[in-house]
Amino acid sequence: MAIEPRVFHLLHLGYKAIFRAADRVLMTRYGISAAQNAVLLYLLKHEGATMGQVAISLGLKNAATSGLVDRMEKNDLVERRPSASDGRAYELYLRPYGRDTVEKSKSVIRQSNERLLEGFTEEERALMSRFFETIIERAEDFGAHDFEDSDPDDSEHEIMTRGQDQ
Amino acid sequence: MAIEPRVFHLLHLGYKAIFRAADRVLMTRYGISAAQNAVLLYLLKHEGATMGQVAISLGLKNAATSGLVDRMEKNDLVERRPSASDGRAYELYLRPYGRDTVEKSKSVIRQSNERLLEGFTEEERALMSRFFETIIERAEDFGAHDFEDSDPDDSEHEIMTRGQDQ
DNA sequence: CTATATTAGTTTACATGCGAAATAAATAAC
DNA sequence: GTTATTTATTTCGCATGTAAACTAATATAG
Repeated sequence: MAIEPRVFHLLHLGYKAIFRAADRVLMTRYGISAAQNAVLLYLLKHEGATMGQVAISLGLKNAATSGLVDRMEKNDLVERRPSASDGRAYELYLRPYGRDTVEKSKSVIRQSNERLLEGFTEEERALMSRFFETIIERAEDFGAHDFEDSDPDDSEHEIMTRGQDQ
Repeated sequence: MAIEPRVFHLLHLGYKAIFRAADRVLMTRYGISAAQNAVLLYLLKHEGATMGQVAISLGLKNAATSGLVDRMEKNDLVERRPSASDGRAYELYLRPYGRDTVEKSKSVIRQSNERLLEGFTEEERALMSRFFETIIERAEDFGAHDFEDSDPDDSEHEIMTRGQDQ
């Protein structure tokens, strides 16, 4: 039972644990989700960005961004304005309430991150960054290409998705 | 601009990239999602597990597992059987089609994992495991407790959720 | 300049996941 | 032995994400 399978199972559990916790904290304290907070944070630095730019920076499809921004507009967090230079595009701006909210959430986010990473050295954090960058890059060529269709010699390989021992 | 914020942003992007890719591959080749594949893999080793056990091992809430298993029953992948020992519980069993499917998917999953982790040493993989185990544990006590409500000295702290520069 | 292709965004249908509330069986209290 | 509590699961309403089909505006070809 090598270590690899475990890594992806743990990536899955870790991701879910963290973002679920972030959702809980942000929702109880500020009434926004982690996804919405991400949009607000991005706009704080890139106000006037288009839907597409937001989608790319958050790793979303345009379709997902549409709905997300719909809900945020409904809550008076942001607003769409038609782009002057491109008749198809919309630019996004923070509404006062959105700006207030994200300003307040920032310190909680920062403290959470510090706590989560406490005890890991700079080198270790850098390795994790490299790991994520690598798998992001490699995941992209996982179209439907090239896989040997079946290997006789397996048995101990759950992996990637989830489904491990308790 | 320290490294920490980046780590969580990359965790988010990395997670999404990988599981999105896994979904694509599994769906095109075997007609199942990554979540469904995870249930199948778990049952391969723990046939007869209850809904609750599956939920725990996959890091899901029971509610999520209910729907997931509903859809899998509809596709003849698994079946619920009332537990003999506990009138509230259901045990889950693979249907022949589910067993076939997961047997076939295993080799693709294994190859994908090998490719994604290629070039990382055993020590590095072990650090990753430790990293995930640590943040999973810490994320759990993120109820709504204790946060200093605002820190004057911030500015460069997006983090955790998403929302970074392009 | 028109015809075609590409690009930005939305809509629809659906899968996945959460939280909260409901149900029902098992356990604990007394 | 009845009452109270805990436990296993489902149902509901909602947020989020995907893929596919669509609209409208821009860009490219000829």
